[in-house]
Amino acid sequence: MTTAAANHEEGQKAAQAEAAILDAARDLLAAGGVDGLSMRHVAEQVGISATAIYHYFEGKQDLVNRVVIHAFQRFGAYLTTAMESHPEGSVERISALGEAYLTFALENQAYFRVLFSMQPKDPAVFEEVPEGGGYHLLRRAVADAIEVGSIRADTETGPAEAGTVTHADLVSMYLWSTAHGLVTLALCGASSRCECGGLPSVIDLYRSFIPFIAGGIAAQRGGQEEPDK
Amino acid sequence: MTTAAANHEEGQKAAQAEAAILDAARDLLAAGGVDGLSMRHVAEQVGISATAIYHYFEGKQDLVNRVVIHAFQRFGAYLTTAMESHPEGSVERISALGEAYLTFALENQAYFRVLFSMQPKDPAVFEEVPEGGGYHLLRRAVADAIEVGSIRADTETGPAEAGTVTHADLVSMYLWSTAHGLVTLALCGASSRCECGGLPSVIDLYRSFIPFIAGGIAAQRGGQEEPDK
DNA sequence: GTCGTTAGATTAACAGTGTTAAGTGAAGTC
DNA sequence: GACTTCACTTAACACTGTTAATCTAACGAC
Repeated sequence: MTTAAANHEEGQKAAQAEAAILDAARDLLAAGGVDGLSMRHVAEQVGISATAIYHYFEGKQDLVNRVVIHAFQRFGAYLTTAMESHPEGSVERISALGEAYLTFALENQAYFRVLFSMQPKDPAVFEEVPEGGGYHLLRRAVADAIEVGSIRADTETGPAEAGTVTHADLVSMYLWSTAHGLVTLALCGASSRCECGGLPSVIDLYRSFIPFIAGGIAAQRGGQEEPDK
Repeated sequence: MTTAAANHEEGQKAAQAEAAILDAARDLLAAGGVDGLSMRHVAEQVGISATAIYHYFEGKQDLVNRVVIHAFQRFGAYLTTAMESHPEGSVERISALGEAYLTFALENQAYFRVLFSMQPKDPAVFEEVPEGGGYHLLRRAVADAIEVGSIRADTETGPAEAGTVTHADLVSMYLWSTAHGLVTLALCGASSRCECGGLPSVIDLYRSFIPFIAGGIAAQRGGQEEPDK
């Protein structure tokens, strides 16, 4: 066996071990969140000792980060496919993106909790996600819609302008906030505070928001748009 | 000393001990979140042994719950005072409520993280908060604004209607989602994904959202209000 | 063939966690 | 004085992440 081949095989074996650890970590994390992921459980599942993991990962945080990065990629792919079936620049494309956001969050709750945990143990993870796990897609869809004319263009952007934030960025952040807020409230159980007889599903709620997002909630358009205290 | 007086004094002493534990727990929780709160640290701060806490609380979860309930009360009071300086039914009242929501979250980050953690160890806590730590205020403000005519009334409510959700509930949930989403994205560090040159402050962003919330983002009102796929 | 090196894994141990069980001392009651 | 109750302590258990030291097998070099 040549050295190169040996190295390659070894590298493959190492990669396999790493992948096995990541798989086990992913399962445990999806099942019980970051607290349910313990080094010893991961090791047990893989069939090695707990400390062996430290040969491949720097520690638990590193292991979690790697899982999170992978989850962000899956998340991005999920959003992309949901979006692609609608024409560029269309409002449908954006609302499909929103619904996919909610669906992924609800179907992969433990994942989503870790992705957007408010306890970012290591905020640097966000930098490592290639192509931005979602925002770039939204941003582009919004920019297209503005260009096509489905979304109205700038009407004297407000206070945030100071930091050279574009109108498309503002609209994107706004839409992101709405979808994200809805689903995080649902996931933390706060929605139950609104004792609306039969709790509507999150998706139904989101669809009910669309008219507000499109047309606003003010009595007449252009009315009290600037109630800046 | 009479029995009643002794009982009373003892009850007071017990209440003082409980309060001391709660105070220490609150400080630790505010400083380092739920992970930073350890029974031994609380005990050390109070000057007792860790297991003594179990004489007053069922366990760590119970201790956290009690702190959370108290935090919700503070939160509700904070929102109320911020709101009261604006006339009933006014849009200003609602936007002041939103800004107060953000301000509290940003100034009491560890608190807020625990209040609206997506890992609700004990979702029953939400039931124990008297008067609904925020939603009721919003709901009433929205209902007033609709009645006065600052917010437009129902225009054929959408899919969520199935569960007899009122228009005021829908609008409230919508507004709550937007503010909550904005602040949770900021707290988890996701806002940095939007590489908008100089990141605007959360409050500035929120103020920039007001025109969207009031007038919508669609090119023309009533246009594509129902893009239901 | 033996030396040294390296990768990959192991066991033992440490400091920390929440929690339980058993015991202690003081106070009050009968 | 005996009994009970309260507030609390110490000891211990089963976990946790992590470090240090050790072992084994494979490899290249001399």
